[in-house]
Amino acid sequence: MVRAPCCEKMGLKKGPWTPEEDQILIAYIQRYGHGNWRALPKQAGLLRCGKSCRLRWVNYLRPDIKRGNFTQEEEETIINLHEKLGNRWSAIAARLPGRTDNEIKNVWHTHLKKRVKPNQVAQEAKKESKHTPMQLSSGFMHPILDDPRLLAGSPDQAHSDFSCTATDSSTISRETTNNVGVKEESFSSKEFPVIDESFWLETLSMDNCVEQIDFTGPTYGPLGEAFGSFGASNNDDMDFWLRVFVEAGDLLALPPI
DNA sequence: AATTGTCGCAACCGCGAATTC
DNA sequence: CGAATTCGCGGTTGCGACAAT
Repeated sequence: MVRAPCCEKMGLKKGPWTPEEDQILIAYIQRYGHGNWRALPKQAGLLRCGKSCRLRWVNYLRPDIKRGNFTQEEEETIINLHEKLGNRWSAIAARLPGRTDNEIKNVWHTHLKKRVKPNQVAQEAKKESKHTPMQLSSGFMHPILDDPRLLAGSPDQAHSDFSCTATDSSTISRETTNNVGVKEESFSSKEFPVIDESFWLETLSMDNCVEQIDFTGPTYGPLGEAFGSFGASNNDDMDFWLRVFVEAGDLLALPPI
């Protein structure tokens, strides 16, 4: 087997995704689907590798993703499934509608593992402490096993209401129509990127800026509402995306097409 | 108020599996 | 049938936010 070259290609962007990149990816997949991840970024005009695009879509942008804290039931399900399946996160995620394998993996490592295997976790912390003495005290002084947030939910919830600058509403609710049975819920700021209003004003108010994509349905949530609220119109060529990039100041390093 | 430590999460990396040629 | 390519998974890391001192 030969490993496919991917992100090592020079010129491809790494690191956190910008709202502009998110929007481009969403719009492209909405329109064309994601048959070929490797070709997608090139066709969509993204300076990312296909792998990065896939990850972003699967873990963050997919419309059926349910965000926010895990419920007690979900946590118990994860613990039970992990007992049966081990670290097969994708298999576990398949049984938790709206949750991604990455998210489940994270919640396992940060919360559940310590709850299920407190002794093992403590021993591992002790082992590591031989190399990093500072972590010894922290590991034993503040075991997450005792963290009341595990039972009561994170206090972060209290101040995480989604404030949408584009629609001027303090909290947005939705009722999904997808097949995963997600109930009506409030979005937190973590669920969708809070996009700088100036970006949308500058980018989306452009003539012919958005193709005939319905961003107002449940598919895109508040992000889509914000996007759609500016009105969509027709334009099929790449000029739009070129202009998006130029407007966003991201395309300066691109060679001419 | 400043510094240090901890936590949580998004994203990257490397590998094997699956698919295509 | 084997090589090449793409996909998907699991482990790991980097960094921002927040808490503690």
